[in-house]
Amino acid sequence: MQITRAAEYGVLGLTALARRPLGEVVMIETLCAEEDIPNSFLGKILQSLSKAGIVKSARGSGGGFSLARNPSEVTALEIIEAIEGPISLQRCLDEDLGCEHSGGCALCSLFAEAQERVKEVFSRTTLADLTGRHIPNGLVRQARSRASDAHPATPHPTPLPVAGRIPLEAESTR
Amino acid sequence: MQITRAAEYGVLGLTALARRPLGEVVMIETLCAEEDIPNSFLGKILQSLSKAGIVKSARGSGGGFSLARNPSEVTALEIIEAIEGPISLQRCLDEDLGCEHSGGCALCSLFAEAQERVKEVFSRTTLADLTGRHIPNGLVRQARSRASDAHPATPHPTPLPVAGRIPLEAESTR
DNA sequence: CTTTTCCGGACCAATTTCGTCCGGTTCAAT
DNA sequence: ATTGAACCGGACGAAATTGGTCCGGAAAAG
Repeated sequence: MQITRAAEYGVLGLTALARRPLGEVVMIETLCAEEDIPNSFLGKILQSLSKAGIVKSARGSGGGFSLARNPSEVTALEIIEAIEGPISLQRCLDEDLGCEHSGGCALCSLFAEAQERVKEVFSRTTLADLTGRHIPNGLVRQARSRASDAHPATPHPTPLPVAGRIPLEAESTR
Repeated sequence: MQITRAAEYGVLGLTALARRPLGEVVMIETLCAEEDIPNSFLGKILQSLSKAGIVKSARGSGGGFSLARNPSEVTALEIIEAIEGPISLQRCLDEDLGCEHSGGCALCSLFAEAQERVKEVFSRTTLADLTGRHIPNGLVRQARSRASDAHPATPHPTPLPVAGRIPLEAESTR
């Protein structure tokens, strides 16, 4: 009854992408560093997202991934289903298999309703929403180590950006 | 993102129990036959339900399981959590583990909402509701074979009980 | 004391999850 | 043209989970 890590990482990776200007091309490695995701795994996940048209890939040097659409037009449901396939809380609800019970099935009716609710939440939440709420672990750590480089004596009060936008490398360093 | 068979079988087994007068003691084997559940597996599942106080067990000859409470006072959520442990759509939401992200986490907020919806559906649905909706495969098959025993020439129009109560062995045979 | 039935732990096979790895392809820059 | 950077995609594999089975034991009834 849990989402897979793949879907989890997919969402996180996309928020990292969405934090940037639309269309900016970013390497897998950079995204992984920001969100604490195993490197080669995110590669696989982004392939699925690319096939689903959520992300565009560019090969060769200077290549990487970029968002294919505006973050406010990508729903969590799309992301998750692109990675895991259609959501189905129970066997009965598998679209092509169907329920093996003859007349009525206690499980079908119960899980169908729950599944609808879940899909409703997921389809109402956009990547923009998610990005707004999210503070990536990786970026926070990076900021912290940069800060302690600057004032090596300061032990605790390293001030972290806590709300709103998080400064990217380009702006925050020097 | 799917419920386990254990939980599935647990719900089905309980509907079989709930179809009978409250307190009636039924053997595992009978329940399995009615709902098409592997025999020894349901044993395991019923142990959990017994520990959770949903079902009472009686050992020895004439023993078996009986519902501990009125079907309308047992929720689907109780049943499922008795078998699978607390529902958690995502790691962040594991009660004791918690979320490893520092400030805000896109995943927490998303899945917390979805999870609440699911739990709401499950806790609003009672065993009585489920039993009312359900027509067990096993019983239908049993009825069919009994009927074709009686009229071996009748190929198709074997009339099956389709809605409402389903006659149990005791009443339907002879 | 024998039979019946659940208890509960050990065990096992299959599947899924969570990745890694590597050769191939594409693209840019030299 | 060559080189290096980066994704593509399939194969591979270890670990965890799922979906059960099995068996010796305990308890209850006759």
